Amino acid sequence: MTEREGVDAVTFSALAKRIGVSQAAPYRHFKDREELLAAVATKAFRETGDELRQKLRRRTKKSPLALIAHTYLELGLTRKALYRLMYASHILGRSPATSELYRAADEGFDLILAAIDPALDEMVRRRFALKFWTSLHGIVMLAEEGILPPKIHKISVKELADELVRDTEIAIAAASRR
Amino acid sequence: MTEREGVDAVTFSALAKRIGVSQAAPYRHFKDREELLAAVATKAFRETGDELRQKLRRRTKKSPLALIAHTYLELGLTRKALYRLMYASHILGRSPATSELYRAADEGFDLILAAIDPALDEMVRRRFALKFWTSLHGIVMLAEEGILPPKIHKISVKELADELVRDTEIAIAAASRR
DNA sequence: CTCCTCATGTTATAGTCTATTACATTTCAT
DNA sequence: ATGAAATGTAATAGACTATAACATGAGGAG
Repeated sequence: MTEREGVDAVTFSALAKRIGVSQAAPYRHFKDREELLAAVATKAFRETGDELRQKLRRRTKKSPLALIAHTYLELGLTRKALYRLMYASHILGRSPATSELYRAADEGFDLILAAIDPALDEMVRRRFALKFWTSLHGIVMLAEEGILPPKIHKISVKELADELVRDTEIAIAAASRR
Repeated sequence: MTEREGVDAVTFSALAKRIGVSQAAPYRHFKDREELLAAVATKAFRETGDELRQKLRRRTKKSPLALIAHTYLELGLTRKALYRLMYASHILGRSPATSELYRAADEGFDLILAAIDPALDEMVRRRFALKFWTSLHGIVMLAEEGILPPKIHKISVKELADELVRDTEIAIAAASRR
């Protein structure tokens, strides 16, 4: 009956036990479960952002968009429940606690935006960033869920993500040339 | 303390109350909560598929891909929790109950596949379908979550979906011409 | 027709979790 | 040093999952 997994495993009881305090103690720090989840998600966004910024600074041969795509994909595949929680604001209502979350997510978006030719019109850039983000998210989600295993078959998720990166970069280059 | 919402509202208690039986009765029909959720999701996939097939048969001026995109978008925006559940197999382990779900989801994929020029190589078609599906899913998810409200701003979700449809159709046409 | 079995339903109950309340203790600024 | 704010504890109510023990009705086999 016990042994919850995924997001369900994030409970006040579990947290309290881990910290070594009573079950009610965490309520001093988080109003309710929603706030607890929001905090976890926010932290994850922040940490992913930090990781990404670090990677981006030490310029590898990978393009920024590729770096971003691979990082999110890695996160989504290795820490499924966490990734899902990050984008699961449906669980969370609009509360002051979640505005932090939105801000953290925003920073993730900004990283994508920064990877797009700044010479382009701002609206165009945002559109590119948004398209990239939603597509990447879609890929990660479906990859994680493993829906359609037989059909995907030879099309690996990584390949799909790389294709997204390439297509996006080509489109951006084309727009820049104009 | 009560008043759950979204997926959390799908409980044996609630179901039992609605049907007018005792709380334990539904356990005769569903092994556990996982199986109950899988059944709900499966039903949703089937019904969406039916709805879509019907719409597709009575050929409107909308293209098949546009029809599909709009239908999923509509579903995602009006029945958020349900849409999410459909793609939430992370909650669900691999059980015999979920194989039904995968089959139902597969049928959804097939509808997209059917909307792509059958003259093309099968692998190419699948890739187009997969890209379309993941992107659409990403759009719906992020739309639903309302993440990035200030940044999206003038870019409406519908517009984003329409752009996806257009881009996909152009790419397919280009591939067909070759 | 009778009897057995299966499907289905009921009550009762254990265990887990959320959330609140009343009460204690620690910390720290004035 | 002391009083308020922060933090922790035990106790408890209420909701939910899941199982067990028990009841009953319907239909098929003989």
